[in-house]
Amino acid sequence: MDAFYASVELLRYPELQGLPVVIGGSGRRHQPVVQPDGTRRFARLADYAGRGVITTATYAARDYGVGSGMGLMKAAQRAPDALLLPADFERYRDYSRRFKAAVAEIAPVIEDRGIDEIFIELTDVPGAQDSVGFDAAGGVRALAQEIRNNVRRATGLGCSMGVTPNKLLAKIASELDKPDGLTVLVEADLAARVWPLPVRRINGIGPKAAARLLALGVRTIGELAARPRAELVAHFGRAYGQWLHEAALGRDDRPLQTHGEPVSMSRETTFERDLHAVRDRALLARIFTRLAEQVATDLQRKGYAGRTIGIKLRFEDFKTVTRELTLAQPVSDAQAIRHAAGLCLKRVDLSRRLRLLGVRAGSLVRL
DNA sequence: TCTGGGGTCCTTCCGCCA
DNA sequence: TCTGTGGCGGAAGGACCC
Repeated sequence: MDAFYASVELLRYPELQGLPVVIGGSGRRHQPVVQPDGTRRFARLADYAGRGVITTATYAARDYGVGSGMGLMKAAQRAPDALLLPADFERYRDYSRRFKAAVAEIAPVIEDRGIDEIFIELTDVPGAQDSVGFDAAGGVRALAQEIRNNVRRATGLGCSMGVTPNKLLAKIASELDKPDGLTVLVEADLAARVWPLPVRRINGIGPKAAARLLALGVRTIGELAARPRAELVAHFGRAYGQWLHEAALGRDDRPLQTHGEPVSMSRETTFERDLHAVRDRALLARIFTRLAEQVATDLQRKGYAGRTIGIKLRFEDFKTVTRELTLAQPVSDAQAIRHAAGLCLKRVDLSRRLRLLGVRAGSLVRL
C-alpha cells in the first residue's frame, strides 16, 4: 500500500491532498481541531517537541527530504510547514483488513507481511496463465490490475504491485513504479531491470551488509551477481554468502507462508526525558508495571502464554541491553510477568540513565 | 532537540549432558 | 579418570523489516 498511514489520513482529511503531511508521534496533542468556521486546523511540524519519529510521509513531504524513521525534530528543520498528524493504528488496522479482504476475493492465497504489505500467489488463479495476443503475461497483468481495482473500490487507496516468479523479485518489482504502479518482470528482465539497482533494494540487505559490500566495491545487484560465490562466502559466512549470491541472481524458492503463529509479544516505551533508576524510581516502577500489564492483556486477548519473559533497556547513549528468563511454566498474568521481568532487571547495571524500557513474552504457547 | 514500536530470524557463547 | 565431541536449551546481541 502506498504511503499507507498517510493515505488513510488523507481519506478523512481530503483538504490535505497534495500537501506535505507526516504521520508520527501518537499523543493526543497534535490532533486536528475543528475551528468555529468549520475548517480544521492541523499541527505543523514546527510545533512539535519530543522524541517521536516519522512513520509515514506523503510523497509531497518526501520532496522536502523527510521520510520514515527520521526524528520529528530533525524533520521539522527541513520542513517546518509540513503538517503533522498523530498515528491512529486502530484505523490503519481496519483499512488493512479491508484491503486484504479485497485481494482475497480474487486471489485467496496470501502471505501477511504486516499492516500494509502482502505476497499474493497468482499461479493458480484463473486467467493468470493466459496470453493476451502476443503478450504471454497479458493474463496475469489483467489479473493484477483487477486486484488493484478491487483494493481501490474497497478502500479508496492505491497500491503498487510487482508480478514476478518469486517473492524476492516481487518485492523489488513492487517498488519500481511507486506509487500506484504495476510492474511485471520475467527471468529475462533481470539484467536490464534489477541488476542496475543498488544492493540495498534486496529485502535482507540492510545498512550494515550494504556498507560491507560497498567496502568490497559492490554497489549494485549486478556487481553482486558478478562476484564469485566463494568470495561472498569467504566474506559473509556460508549461509549469508550463499544467500547473497542467489539473491543477486534473482533466485528464491521460498513458498508463501499463509499462516504463522506469533513468536513473541512485547511492549516498550521511550520516555519523554531520560530517567534515572534511583531518582525516578517510583515513575519507572509504574511504567514497568504498566508494560507488564499491557503484555499480559495482549497475551490473554489473543489466547497465549509465554514461557520466556524478557526486558529491554535503552540507555541515554542509545546502547541497548536485553535480559530474559525462561520459566518452568508459561505465564500470561500481569503479576507473574512483572515478577519475572523484575528478576531480569536485577541483572542490569542501572548507573546510566534510561531512555527506553520494554517487556517481552517469548516461547509462546497457545492456551 | 538526534534516533518509535512491534516484530522475526540468525549467530555466538555457555553450561549441561551423553 | 581424563579428554574430546557434539547436541541442545537458554541467554544475549544484532541485523533487518514493516
